[in-house]
Amino acid sequence: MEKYNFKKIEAKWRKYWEKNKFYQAEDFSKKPKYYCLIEFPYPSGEGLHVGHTRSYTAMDIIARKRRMEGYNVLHPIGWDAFGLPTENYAIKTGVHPKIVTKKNTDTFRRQLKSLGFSFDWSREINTTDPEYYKWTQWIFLQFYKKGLAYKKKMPINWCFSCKIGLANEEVIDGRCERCGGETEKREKEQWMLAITKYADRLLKDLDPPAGGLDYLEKIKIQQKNWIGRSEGAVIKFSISNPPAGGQFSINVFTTRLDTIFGCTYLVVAPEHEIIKNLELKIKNLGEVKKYIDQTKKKSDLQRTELAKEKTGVELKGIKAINPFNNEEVPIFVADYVLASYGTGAVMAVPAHDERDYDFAKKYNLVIRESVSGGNITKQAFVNDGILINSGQFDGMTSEKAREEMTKWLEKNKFGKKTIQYKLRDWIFSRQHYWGEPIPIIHCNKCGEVPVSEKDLPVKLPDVKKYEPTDTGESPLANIKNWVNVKCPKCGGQAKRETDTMPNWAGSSWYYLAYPLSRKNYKLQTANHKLLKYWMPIDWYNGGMEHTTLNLLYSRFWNKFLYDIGVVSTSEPYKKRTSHGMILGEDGEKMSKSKGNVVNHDDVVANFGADAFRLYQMFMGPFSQAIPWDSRGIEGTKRFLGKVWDISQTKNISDKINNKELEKLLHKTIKKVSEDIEDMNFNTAVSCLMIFINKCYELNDLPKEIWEKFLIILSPFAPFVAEEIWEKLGNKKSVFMESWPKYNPKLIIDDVFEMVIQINGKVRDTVSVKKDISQKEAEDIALSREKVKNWIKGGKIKKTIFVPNRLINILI
RNA sequence: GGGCGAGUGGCGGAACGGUUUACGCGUAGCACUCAAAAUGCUAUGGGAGCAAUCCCGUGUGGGUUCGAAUCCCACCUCGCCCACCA
Repeated sequence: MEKYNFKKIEAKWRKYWEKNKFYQAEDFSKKPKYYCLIEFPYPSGEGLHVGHTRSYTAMDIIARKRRMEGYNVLHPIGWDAFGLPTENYAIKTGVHPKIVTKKNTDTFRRQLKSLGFSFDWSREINTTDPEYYKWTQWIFLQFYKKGLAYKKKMPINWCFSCKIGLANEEVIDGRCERCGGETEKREKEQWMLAITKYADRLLKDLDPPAGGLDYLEKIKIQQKNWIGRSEGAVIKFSISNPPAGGQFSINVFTTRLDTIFGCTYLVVAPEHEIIKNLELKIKNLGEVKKYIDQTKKKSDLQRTELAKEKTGVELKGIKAINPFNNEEVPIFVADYVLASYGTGAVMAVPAHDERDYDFAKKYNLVIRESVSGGNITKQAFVNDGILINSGQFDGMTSEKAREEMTKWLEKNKFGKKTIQYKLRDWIFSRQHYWGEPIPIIHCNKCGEVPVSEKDLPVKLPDVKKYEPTDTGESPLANIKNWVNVKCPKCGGQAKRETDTMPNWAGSSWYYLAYPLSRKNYKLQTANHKLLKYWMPIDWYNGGMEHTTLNLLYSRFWNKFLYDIGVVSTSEPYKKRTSHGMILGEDGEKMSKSKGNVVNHDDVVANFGADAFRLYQMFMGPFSQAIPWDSRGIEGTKRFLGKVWDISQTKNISDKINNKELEKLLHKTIKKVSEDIEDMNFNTAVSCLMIFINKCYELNDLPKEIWEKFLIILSPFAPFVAEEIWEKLGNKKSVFMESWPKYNPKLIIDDVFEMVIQINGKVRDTVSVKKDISQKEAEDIALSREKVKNWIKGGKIKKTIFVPNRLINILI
């Protein structure tokens, strides 16, 4: 008997699939298309992470099943290769990022191939390929043309030790992601993308009636919270004693207009323009300026730590008028009010807002109740209630009052109904080398000039040094012969933009690049029909951590490209699911420093790709985080060994019949088919195991049953399934077979284990015919010795009968 | 502070109103072997008992129900994401 030699088997089929271009998707095939997508990896120096491969295995199983169901499946792969770690490595070693990327992608490719994923390698993409980022830049220019890419002074996170500006996502707990040093907010001109212009559609299209996407509910919820829509009103508070000849006011945004009679002061953010505009009127300007300076100096870390303790200073000498009651209220500046949300100013209602309550207590300010229902001597009452102390609005419910007060506001032109979003525009500039250059030229005469589309791509220049400059500009700023160019408009001296794009740029449209990858990615009309054929993506799986990053960004880009007529669907993804993280064996997040990283090559060498794939599916619920267990994989290897032994030692023939096994097969087909669709891979594997345990007991197996089993096993363990399939004498690959259907008639049992309960406790079980009546069940139950013993002395009050399940006798 | 999710054997987990612990790991005993590994067979929640059998068990405390791991209420613990969003 030949032993299960996974090394030999896996090498053989790997070669076979590659040589026969097995998994290439056909453009415009007559079969129905199915586009399934995984998040393409960032090719880091550490090699493939098991976190990647668990979700890749899952999608690979789905892709393989779909092919067998008759679909023309696009299951592509590529590299999201721009990014900081590669640049940092280049800074350290002096090796060009291009070379590092090449080396890393080679490793990743080899590792992915070793695991037998059915990717269409003919469509491999790489975001750092100039032919690719040409189109990333082209999309940027379209944003620019429509006014959705613009420059703005923005506070960025400045890392003192790296001398570099960091994006928000590069700052963890106020510290620099790469060196762990403290960061501070600094103002810098940044390129922005106006994602907020799409906030409303990004929100509405999630659900009917406007849209309706098949995303996991928690993903929708997270996107909704991130977009953070809130309805309210903007109210204009005039300054009561403006400088002669001027008229000044402060606009505040509130969702609780009903509490406005409880407003006892205003608070503005330190950056608010009113401070500059009324400098001459502010009597304690020195104190105010000092406070503002202190706030600026606060690092992100300090701000986070001090979040609870509120500070502020009154702007003495100016007051504002509440339009509802013409009352004069003092104005404070405080950094708990954010410049970037709403109008950068709030009306403070200490009686009905916790933050205002804290602040008012600390500075001894008036707390006036205007909504009844709480006890404001103890704490702020933040719920809705009945209005009091509110003039003509007294007695109304909060809800009614908001309506009426908004009407009053609009009629008297003191403000209007407004919708606010938490979502901010996307800071699109990075001061790094290893990213797509932003295709803009700055000319002294003409100002900002976009690079002409025919001059794309703006290629990254080859350099020796990648360190950031002392000024915080991108390393590109040091490369004189690249920076200095002629202005495309006037021909005069001009400079290139030296900021590059964030690594989210290339991944915001990569799903469009796969269909086009054989045509140089050309996004224009000539290729429209390719996108029309393949889009939208039918199933996209990825990590929860990308819900508000890649997932939201790419929905935004797709919508924009839809608006300008490049793509044919306004949403890129029909369905989105997510996977749980794989933790280290110690239950901690896997990281090199903790030394708990699982090495793919070792696992494949010791257990084989099939066992590895199977274990990743079997280890636990797909959507949940789960620690790696190096012993667990022994079990799936043992299982494959059993499958192999059965194929080698049992008498498998089409002359054999086995009704019982046939029934089990059909149950298994049903369960595996359904579990794959629901991503319950762990239970799918367990029922494959149950089937094999049964086969192992037998000496003779019907060939047809065994073959069907191999087909449903094949997406999980493609190598061993192919090998056994071939050994059975089949000439064509197992993946050319169609997915088996179960026969509903065959899975019905004709007997069942009836549970007999007495007073709700299980006292006996008995195997009986299916579909017996209550009367029959009672008779059977009462004839049992055990039951008789329990009933002895008691009287039967009632029996509860659940057909085909149990009978409960109450005495 | 807010949002999402999870607490079941020694461990990963099944079950998601109806026999708690499917499947796998681990452990113990047995078989094969000179021996080991591999493999196979048997057992394996806790307690009492020679046994049949009984009692107790799904984070804690209540509730609904003939019946609750599952539904409802309150609480505790853990994980992830967001966080002064007016």
